[in-house]
Formats: sequence, C-alpha cells, structure tokens
Amino acid sequence: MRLEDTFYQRDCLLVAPDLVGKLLVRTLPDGTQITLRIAETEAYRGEEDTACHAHKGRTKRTQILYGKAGQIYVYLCYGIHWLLNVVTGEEDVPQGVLIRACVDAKGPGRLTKALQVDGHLNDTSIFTSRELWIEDDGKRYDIVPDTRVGIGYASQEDQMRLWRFKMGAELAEGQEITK
DNA sequence: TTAGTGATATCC
DNA sequence: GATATCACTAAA
Repeated sequence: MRLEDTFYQRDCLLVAPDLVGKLLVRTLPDGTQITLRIAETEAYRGEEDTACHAHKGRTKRTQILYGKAGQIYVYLCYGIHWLLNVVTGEEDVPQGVLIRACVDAKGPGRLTKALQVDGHLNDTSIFTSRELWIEDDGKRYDIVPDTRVGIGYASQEDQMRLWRFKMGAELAEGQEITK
C-alpha cells in the first residue's frame, strides 16, 4: 500500500532506513508503470548538516526542503543528472532523503534516467501524484549503514556520519532488523 | 583517469 | 552580467 504522510513526517534518519526495501512506483506519460525496489538511500538533515543543500540557508532551490514532508525534490546535478529526493520531517526544518539506487538501477543518475524522472516532478506531492509514489509490500530487509558519498565539500565530521543505508538480505516473517 | 554538462549561488 | 561549483556517468 501507498505510504502515508505520517511515514514521512518523522526525522530523516528514521525515514531513510525505512525507505530501503520499499517499492518506488513510476507511471510514465504513455501509461507504462515501472516498479523498482529501493536499494539505497541517504539522509540529509538540516542546516547543521554541511552536506545538505540547505546548510547555507533557504534559497529558491532549497525552499522545497523546508516545505511539507512528502514533497518530491528533484534537482539537476552536474548539468546532466536528475537526482530524486523526498522531503521529510516537520515544516520549516530542511531535511530530506535521497533515493540513491534501486535494484537493477545503480546510481542516482541512472535511476532517474530509467524512470524518466526530471524537473517537472520537482515540488509535487508524493501523496497525490499519479506519476510517482512509494509503496510498502510488507517485505523487510536487513539495513546496512555506510558513509555518504560525493560530499567532499562537507565537514570531516559530517562526512563520517553513517547516513547512507543499503539494502541487505531479506528477513523472514517476524524477524527483527539487527543493528 | 578524465571530460562533459548546465542550473544555481556567489561574486563583481 | 560573469564564473566557480557540483549529492555523476561514460568512455578510455
């Protein structure tokens, strides 16, 4: 079932690992529906996080991160690649989760290329959009934390945070996630 | 390893 | 108005 607003209204450090293993559903303009399981996410958390776009304050580009949880934030990186994020947490607190990879689509740029995601989805709601949303099919996976990548400009302290979450082995019914 | 690409932010 | 920067990828 489609994830609800309460799922995204939590801290990005809770949402990011929870999104791993969920299903990303994309409906193309021609009606084709693609479903990919999310394999890797990263949390970007507030103005204190020097790796977060919003750490220098609110700008035209980052104002979406200050908005409501569940807004889709798509931005162009290196002039070529569209990266897909979802806003999380409370309003006026800039944080979000980057969807970094799905099963069979490794790399955020490849992911959005495969799903034909671009700027027109920026600042749309993941609850009401008919083009893109996330579902939970009940499966649970082990979560493997790791350091974030591609943030060489961030502070040493922030680079060391284990705010990247990768999909591990599938868990049996009732089995708890081990830390 | 290196080049390419273009929106954004920052500097004149 | 101009330019430096960048959460990447593909080709070699």
